Amino acid sequence: MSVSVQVSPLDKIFPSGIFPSACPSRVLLDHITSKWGVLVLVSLTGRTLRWGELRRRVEGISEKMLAQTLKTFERDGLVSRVALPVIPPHVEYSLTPQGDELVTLLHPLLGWVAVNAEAILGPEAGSD
Amino acid sequence: MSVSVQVSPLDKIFPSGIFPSACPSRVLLDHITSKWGVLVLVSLTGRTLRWGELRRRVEGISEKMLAQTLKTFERDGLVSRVALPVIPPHVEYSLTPQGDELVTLLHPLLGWVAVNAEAILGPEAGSD
DNA sequence: CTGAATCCCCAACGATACTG
DNA sequence: CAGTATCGTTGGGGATTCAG
Repeated sequence: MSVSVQVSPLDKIFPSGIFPSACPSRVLLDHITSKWGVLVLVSLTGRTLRWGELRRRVEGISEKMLAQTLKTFERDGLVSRVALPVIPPHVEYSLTPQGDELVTLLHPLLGWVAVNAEAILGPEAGSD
Repeated sequence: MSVSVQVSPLDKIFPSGIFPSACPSRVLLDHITSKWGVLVLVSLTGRTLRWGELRRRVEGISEKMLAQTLKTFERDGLVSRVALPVIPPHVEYSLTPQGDELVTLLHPLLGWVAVNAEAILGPEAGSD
């Protein structure tokens, strides 16, 4: 499977060269590239997950960071949260159409990382 | 202009669901999504830059973080460093073929962020 | 000019405990 | 089950200084 993505010429958008500091793009990029951002977003690709499922999938994330990451993405309109008013609570997270667009672009990146990680860092990697 | 990228089905690579913690992929992903990683990589798209130029382009980065980021990418084989033995020193940074592959995947992402940032965070954004 | 080394501090992060 | 609250730690990251 392959997708055709529009490559926006960055120089057209930012003739000055790079994202100026303190512009909305920087903020959004920071959210996405936050420590757990990519992992959380990709985990929601094509499926709806409950809090607990998400926590288990994103191996190593703490409750605090999961809550914080999800809240940020919810504010950004990338993740939608649906709480069913039942006991015990039942909350479902999924991608919004915008979030779905984003993960579509994230996937090739993750795929490349997965393929190249061992070759780059060596089979024995684990440290920084 | 558009490119066709191979979308590796992530589930094929990681049937368990998500990147296991402490695997090479996580490490490499952390490098790329480090605070200044994406910005530095993208700045080097299609061109060779000197230390000072890089510093000016990646608005807001400190010398320490620029050095640290470049060194990490050099070790990862994503950035190549050429020091001309002259006085005053003259050092050039550019992407390796691997780094070039990576930024090719980064570009659509950055483009999307640039386009959607204002819509998502509102024209008045700037805070977290 | 390029960068290494040092100091220092804030906030990001994790662990734990508690609540609706 | 799905969070919030609180606290403690740590290391990421900025400012500054020094060296080649």
